[in-house]
Amino acid sequence: MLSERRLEVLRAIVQDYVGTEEPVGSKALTERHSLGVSPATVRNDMAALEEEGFIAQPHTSAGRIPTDKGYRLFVDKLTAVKPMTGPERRAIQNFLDGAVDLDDVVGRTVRLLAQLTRQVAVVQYPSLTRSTVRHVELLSLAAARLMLVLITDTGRVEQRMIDCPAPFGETSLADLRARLNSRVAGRRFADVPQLVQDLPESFDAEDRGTVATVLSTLLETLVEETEERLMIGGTANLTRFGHDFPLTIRPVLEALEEQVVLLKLLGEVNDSGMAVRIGHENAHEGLSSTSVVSVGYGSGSEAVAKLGVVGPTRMDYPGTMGAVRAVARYVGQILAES
Amino acid sequence: MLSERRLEVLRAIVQDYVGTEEPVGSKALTERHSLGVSPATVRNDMAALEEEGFIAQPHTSAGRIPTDKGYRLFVDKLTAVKPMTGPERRAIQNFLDGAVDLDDVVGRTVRLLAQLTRQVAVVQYPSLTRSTVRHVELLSLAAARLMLVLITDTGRVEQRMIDCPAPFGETSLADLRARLNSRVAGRRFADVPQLVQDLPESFDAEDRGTVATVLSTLLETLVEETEERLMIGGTANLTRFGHDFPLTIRPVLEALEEQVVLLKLLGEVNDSGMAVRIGHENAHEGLSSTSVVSVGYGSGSEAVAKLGVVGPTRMDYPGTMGAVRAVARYVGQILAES
DNA sequence: CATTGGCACTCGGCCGCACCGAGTGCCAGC
DNA sequence: GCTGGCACTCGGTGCGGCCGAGTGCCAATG
Repeated sequence: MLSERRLEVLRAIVQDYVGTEEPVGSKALTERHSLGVSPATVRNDMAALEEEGFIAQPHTSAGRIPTDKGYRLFVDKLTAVKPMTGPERRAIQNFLDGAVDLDDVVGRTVRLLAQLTRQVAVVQYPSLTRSTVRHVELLSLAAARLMLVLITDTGRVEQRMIDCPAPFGETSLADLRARLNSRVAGRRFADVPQLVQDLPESFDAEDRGTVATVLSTLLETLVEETEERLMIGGTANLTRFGHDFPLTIRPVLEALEEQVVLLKLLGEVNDSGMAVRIGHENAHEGLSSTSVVSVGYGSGSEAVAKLGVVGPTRMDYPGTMGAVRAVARYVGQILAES
Repeated sequence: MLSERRLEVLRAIVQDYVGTEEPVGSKALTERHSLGVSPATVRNDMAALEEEGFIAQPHTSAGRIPTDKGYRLFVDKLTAVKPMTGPERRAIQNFLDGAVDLDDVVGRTVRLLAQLTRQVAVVQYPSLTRSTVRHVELLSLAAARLMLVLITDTGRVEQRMIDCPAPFGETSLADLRARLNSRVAGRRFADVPQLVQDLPESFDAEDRGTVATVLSTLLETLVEETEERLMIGGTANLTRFGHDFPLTIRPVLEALEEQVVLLKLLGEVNDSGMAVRIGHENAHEGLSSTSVVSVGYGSGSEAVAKLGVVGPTRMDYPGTMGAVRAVARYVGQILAES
């Protein structure tokens, strides 16, 4: 087990390195932090920390930098989430309050998060899986052509074209619309399938095919749209990444273009409601020198989607975590209101 | 006026420089292109071209590189759009054919364009200004709460919440819905305002306020949504930009995050239906070392939106223009079908 | 036994230097 | 007007030496 002071040394190393981006040596450490011991002592501690794999030297006779494991320990034990200041909170709230629709909420959130953390922000659109149906609308575009519009309680709207097997009259349409809504409005997505299961039977034989088609399209939409969309922003912040540019930045940009990767990235959330993935903890290769801070957010007590930031492993964890948490909280509020 | 051969020399310089990314000298030119003259002659020509401002030397005793003016001449007079090959065309078509909805079409287009040109792709969503209304739907969410859904002929759907000044019955709602659609369905956005102008008058006094509210929300939506959305992709290609990284790439990433800038970027389109903005011709500062190739696309003969790519001024203009044109053409087809 | 000051050692980074070669401009000759 | 020749320029590269930050080890000390 590491002594209290050694942990203190590790904390100091992380803080300094995050600030300066340069390997930190024993002398500098004692000068900038009042540890109450001499450089020589710190050297011993550093040797021990290196032995345990928390820090490393880029090359012999250079200062130390934290390893992924070192950051892990730092995040888990050595620091607390840094709360936003009052003015910051108000600014967040004001900025988000101006949003007019869902796209705008998400767009603003991304910009806000990118600006606050000076990193790349990723915001997932509110998920449909936990959402409920607010309304299903059916429109007749042509004799045998319908449009299905699905409206969710998070304000999301999805539409699908439907080619009917047979012409479908206005009265049948109104009938179907009414029955459909009386069954599914206000219900959770997951419950919809069994709620509409027996619906075709109650229609005339000639309309049954169309009804079945409509239903299967609806179910398809529910499933398909569970594949979440997301928005990213602040990619310009990648330029602050480091010195060895193209090599670092390229795979990150590539990863950011793949929705699938990003969705995985936001990943699970731990007990405090926030997840921090450091360096190699991210499955994706290109992101081995980045950390991801993510958190769930939602309109109620339940999380409906996630948001987070992607930045260099050498990042200001307390500040980033604070910003991410604060933004998630306020977005949740906004969603609950609308 | 420049002699035929000098133009030929300029063309050769552009082609070589685009390929190698290195200043090209007189000797190398005569070796790689059969100009039928000696290096010394080429040197004279180069001096003349430099005099006219078409090429420049990064420093004394180095090869020449084209200036923006040089690229301009190259694009205008010295080259033709390079058409896609048959297999390429088929690949484009196949890839786009798989799209299920508008978002998907735009998403696929961006990825395709980025991949074909190996540059940053920008695709504007089909614009609403020239679109027509397919359907307007009104849903009652609560006694005094409505949702307005607008569906356009390009498959786009917009929704807005409406808080009514007074409760609004189901029959009034159905009435309004019917009348509204009979007036605006199939009409162009621009024509909608006068078509609905006198609508409130035909309702009972108690409903008039609500009808007016609905109409103003509708008109607002039409206007607001004329501010176009767009999608970008292929930012990872920025890493191929050059050697002096952070400096070049940063402002570009920043510019790409500002919708307004991007929308301006796609800009006007010249007679051949394609616009090429080279270097400083782009108003935005950060883009002074990039070129933008853009073109309009549409479901009919008329363009409803634009798409294009952003890349280094040193780009393969013929190839890029060919790819952009081809993609625009096929996207237009896809949109026309749906 | 932890802490400390001292000391020799190690490298990476930073000059300054010389060299090389690609490229130029100019000029005399064809 | 084109060409070959020639002197000149200057950026890039490789080498050697210096400097300094940082380390590890050790003996001394409380």
